[in-house]
Amino acid sequence: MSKLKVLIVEDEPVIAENVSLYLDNHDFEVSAIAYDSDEAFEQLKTNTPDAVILDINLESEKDGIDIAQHINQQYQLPFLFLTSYSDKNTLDRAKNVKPSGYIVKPFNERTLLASLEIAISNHATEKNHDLPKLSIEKMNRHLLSPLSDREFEIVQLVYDGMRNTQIAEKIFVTVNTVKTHLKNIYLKLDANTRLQVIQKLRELMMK
Amino acid sequence: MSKLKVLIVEDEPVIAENVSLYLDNHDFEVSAIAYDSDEAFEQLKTNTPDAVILDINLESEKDGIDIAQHINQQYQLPFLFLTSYSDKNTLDRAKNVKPSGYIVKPFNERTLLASLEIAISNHATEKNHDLPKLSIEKMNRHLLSPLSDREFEIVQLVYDGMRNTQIAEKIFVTVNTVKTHLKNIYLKLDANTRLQVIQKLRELMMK
DNA sequence: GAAATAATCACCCAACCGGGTGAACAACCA
DNA sequence: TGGTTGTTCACCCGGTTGGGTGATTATTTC
Repeated sequence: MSKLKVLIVEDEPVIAENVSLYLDNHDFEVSAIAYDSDEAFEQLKTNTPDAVILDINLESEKDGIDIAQHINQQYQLPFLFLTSYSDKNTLDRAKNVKPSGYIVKPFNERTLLASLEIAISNHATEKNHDLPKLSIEKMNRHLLSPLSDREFEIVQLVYDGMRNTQIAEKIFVTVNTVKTHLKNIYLKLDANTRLQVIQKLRELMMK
Repeated sequence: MSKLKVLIVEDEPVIAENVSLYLDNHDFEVSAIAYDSDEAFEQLKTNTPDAVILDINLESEKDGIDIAQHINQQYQLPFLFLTSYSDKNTLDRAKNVKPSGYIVKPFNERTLLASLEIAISNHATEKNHDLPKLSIEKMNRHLLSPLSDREFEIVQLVYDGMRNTQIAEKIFVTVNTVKTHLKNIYLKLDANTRLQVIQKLRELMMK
């Protein structure tokens, strides 16, 4: 199973590296980072990715929306716009190129991944491709047999990105209890942090 | 200027209250919280909102997607789905009803507001309505004349929701410096927290 | 009856975050 | 020259977060 390749088009190095880092931590491969439209076109041609993350306000000859049009015409790839809270005018142009989604800056790791996966998933459905299922409900429960029911319940919420306090509220226990369950989950899954748990789950689901 | 009314359709009280709290803190008014599809239909008819936030996995007779279809047929309102990371199957159904956006659970205040505003803005553009501009670049600089250039730069980043540490990295100073600038901005804008600053900015922009 | 498992929680700690206080230095200006 | 303004920073505090240790109680299993 090979990782999905994602092209990042972003002229702000800090953000580009940030996105890259988040993707590297999971089941994505950053095929390249393009800092302007020329690089983006080049990469699309020579190293076609599976998805593209596009800064909508690119300070180059052609901006993100121009590149998006190119993608729509030449390739059928899902793409997401990196956008800011405030640029409404640009968004007016953006909706015409039918992006698969928006990632609002600033974003966190989870938001980025979720948006990307929703985008790829939707796009694939339209194209009648099939992608590895990411639904934990679909995952064979006995793959995680060492976990108790309560632990399995919590592991799903962790996988959904919930904070310990949110989980605690949801299942009506204290945060301390959630932490203890997490501790036991870590023991059973041979992990030390929630991120490692999520990674393990994805490996299992990808079979 | 009256606030935009938002209907929340969510059967999980914790989440509903959370969304409601976030909206109350800003320029939105929660017209109602509907805990099932019947309440949602009732509210749409008797107290028509300006936008709807819909839990996609509603545990009632009709789920969020059914309600979305109803909205599309009977009203022309922007709506967003509250969705979870993992339910890919539901998302397959969701895309057919053309939601104005997705809010991935868990979400933070900023993500929620940004998504909602993008949705309303896009929807309004399509309908050729006009909405108050939210672009801070467009805002008359002299409305914030007491601010120095540096402070204005920082205020924009704060408005974009960036953390102090992120701002510090971006403008190549320490977090402490950012905090001091913020302190001075608070003095000049008669605010105590970044949220109050954002609110002031919006009031100014709404003129 | 003893041992293992499950579920609950309190407490500690290190890290981080945002806001507050105080301060240094440079530039400008009256 | 002396006051104001702008930019930079260190330090403290209170709150929250995630992970670690240890403990209690009930249920199940041998």
